[in-house]
Amino acid sequence: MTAKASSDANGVGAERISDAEHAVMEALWRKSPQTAVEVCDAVCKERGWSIPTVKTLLSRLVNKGVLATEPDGRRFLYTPRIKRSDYVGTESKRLVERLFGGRAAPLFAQLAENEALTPDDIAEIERLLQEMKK
Amino acid sequence: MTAKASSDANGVGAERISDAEHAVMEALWRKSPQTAVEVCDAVCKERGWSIPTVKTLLSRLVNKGVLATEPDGRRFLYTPRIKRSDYVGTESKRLVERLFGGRAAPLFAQLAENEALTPDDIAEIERLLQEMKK
DNA sequence: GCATTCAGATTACAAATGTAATCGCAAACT
DNA sequence: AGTTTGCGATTACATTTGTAATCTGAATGC
Repeated sequence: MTAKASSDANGVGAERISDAEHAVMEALWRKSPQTAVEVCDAVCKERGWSIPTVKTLLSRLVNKGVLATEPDGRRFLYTPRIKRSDYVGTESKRLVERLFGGRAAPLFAQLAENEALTPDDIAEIERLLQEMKK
Repeated sequence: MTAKASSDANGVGAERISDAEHAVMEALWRKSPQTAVEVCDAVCKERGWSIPTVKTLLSRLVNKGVLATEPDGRRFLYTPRIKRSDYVGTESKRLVERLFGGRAAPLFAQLAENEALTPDDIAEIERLLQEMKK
């Protein structure tokens, strides 16, 4: 076998995570490890899924190398192998790349123009800016 | 027929645009109208595509209602029916929604932490903030 | 010990996506 | 006018994604 899946130059987690898969990841980032059933409890209601669906998604995520499994009696416990902050960072950067030529300022401008910035956001961002200047 | 595709409550352009399709849109946002061949000239090299691929993507985009066509002799001229700024706005909001619970500040923090903010970005953002406070 | 149950594994299947090749037809050339 | 050619339209086909149903084998309950 050609030493394929589950890792790359950047370490674990280069495989793309789909939207449905992402929901599962969120549940596990919130709390882990969890069993398939627990994950379902966390997401099935909201997404209108049944357990088989969750199991499929868990398998795919394991194949993609972004979830680790640990046997616990007859079932498995699933744990993320990538940090949410890394995922979020990659996705954010990808968007900025695709839509704003890699510059973050235009994204900010866009959000501003869109009223997507609450006064709280603005205050917080100002605080972060001050923070950075030190 | 059930008065289906090509528009929704928000007006034109609710259909999701895929990655490949997005490259085509970018070319047309940069300059329009353009023929299929011109679009190909603009993107085929970089993406390693051949003309048929571009034509497929153009068709799909027309079906999705995000491109308008206008006959020009024997061929078509393609023009975006949605503004890039709208698309960008929607996509940005979607990301902020998915990854940051709708709050823009954490996105900003994320970018900051990731060194994804150049000094220019920072300066620009500060300027925008001042701007907004007036 | 044997039936039931409950896990993960395997298979399913339609829609979307990436990436074309082919078809059919009208315009252009000769 | 007949032939070529250059277009959009139609068809193709593998992969990924969404959403499951079924299978298989081990643990559990009698």
